Amino acid sequence: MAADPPRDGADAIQDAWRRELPGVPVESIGVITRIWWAAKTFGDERRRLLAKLGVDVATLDLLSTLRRSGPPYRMSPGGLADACMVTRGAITQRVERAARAGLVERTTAGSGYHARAVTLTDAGHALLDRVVAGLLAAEDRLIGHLAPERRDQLADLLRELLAGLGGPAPTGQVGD
Amino acid sequence: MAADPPRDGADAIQDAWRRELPGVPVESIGVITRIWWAAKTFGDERRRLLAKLGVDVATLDLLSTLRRSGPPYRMSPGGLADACMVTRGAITQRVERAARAGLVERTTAGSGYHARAVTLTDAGHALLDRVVAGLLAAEDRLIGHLAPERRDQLADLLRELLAGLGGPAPTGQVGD
DNA sequence: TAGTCTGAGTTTAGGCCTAAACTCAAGGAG
DNA sequence: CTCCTTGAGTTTAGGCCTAAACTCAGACTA
Repeated sequence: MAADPPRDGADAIQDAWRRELPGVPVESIGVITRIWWAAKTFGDERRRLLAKLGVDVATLDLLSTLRRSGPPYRMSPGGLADACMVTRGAITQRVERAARAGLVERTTAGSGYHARAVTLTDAGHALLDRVVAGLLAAEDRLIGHLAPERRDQLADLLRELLAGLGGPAPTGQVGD
Repeated sequence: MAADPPRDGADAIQDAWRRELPGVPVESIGVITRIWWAAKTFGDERRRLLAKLGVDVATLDLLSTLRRSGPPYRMSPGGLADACMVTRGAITQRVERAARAGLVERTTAGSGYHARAVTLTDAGHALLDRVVAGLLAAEDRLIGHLAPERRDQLADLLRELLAGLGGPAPTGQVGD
């Protein structure tokens, strides 16, 4: 028989609920709580690293999305909202902040009310390229203790989980 | 050979970075981005459900932690900060809000400045018990599309990931 | 016993987000 | 041609968080 993995905080939470509220279904905790913790750990780490570099996570998400879209590095506010998975209102505010910092421009490309767009400036492009490689390298180290095979298993299971959640569509993109 | 799983948004992001910034290490995206998306999906879902019930996620986290600690449902602010994985300042504010709603009490138990504590009130206890079973049931449905075996594999891999992150210690507990 | 250090908690300033109300222009119905 | 519906975007109010400054009492030192 394989050795059981050492118990962790999520196991303890399941035990606590079983003890305090017998009968409640605690199975989801093993997945959802651990995902929440991992996301918080990665998010905190990313925030600290980016703070040292003078950017915030939200702005980097905006710039990354534009950068990944390829030339001409231009997207509509609605497209950005979908890709970043935040509300349109949040995009308005992100763009406002980034524009004030000179990282993007509001380009009323085309004509008419419905042709608004956001374009990466040279400064935004440069900032992103300066930051993203280091960020990905740092995150690679963060999960470096997982053997490549385990990492791939985990990625596959997460893909399956997300697919079942009706989760972020292939068009929706965040990342870095 | 096994069929490849259908590509998703994270695969697309990896492709985009490979195309736009050849040479950057994109391997971590398969794990970290998907974890981020899953956490966001679960978090949004939980926020919407709880809003209908008239609670917010932060308050429920506070009440749950006290509730899970068992009688006398009392913890120090510092212990709550560790368990909830937020700053002490955040705990001060959570307790202030919850106290205003009558869900917890500041009990200066013991004596002296360093013996402050937070205690669940009967109202807080009742609110929590009314909400948590439904919440866990809803989240169980959310991941219900995963076969139990796949769910357990995922939980084990996440436990391994967190252990390697030096992540939330067994004493730190969030959950529900 | 005065001086200082330390750890726990609180306060404050600022950032980011959501939800809902609001604005505006394009396009269809009568 | 006018009404009004619709979709995209913005604005506003409010919530929650972090980081850093600040407060306070017990402990340690001389």
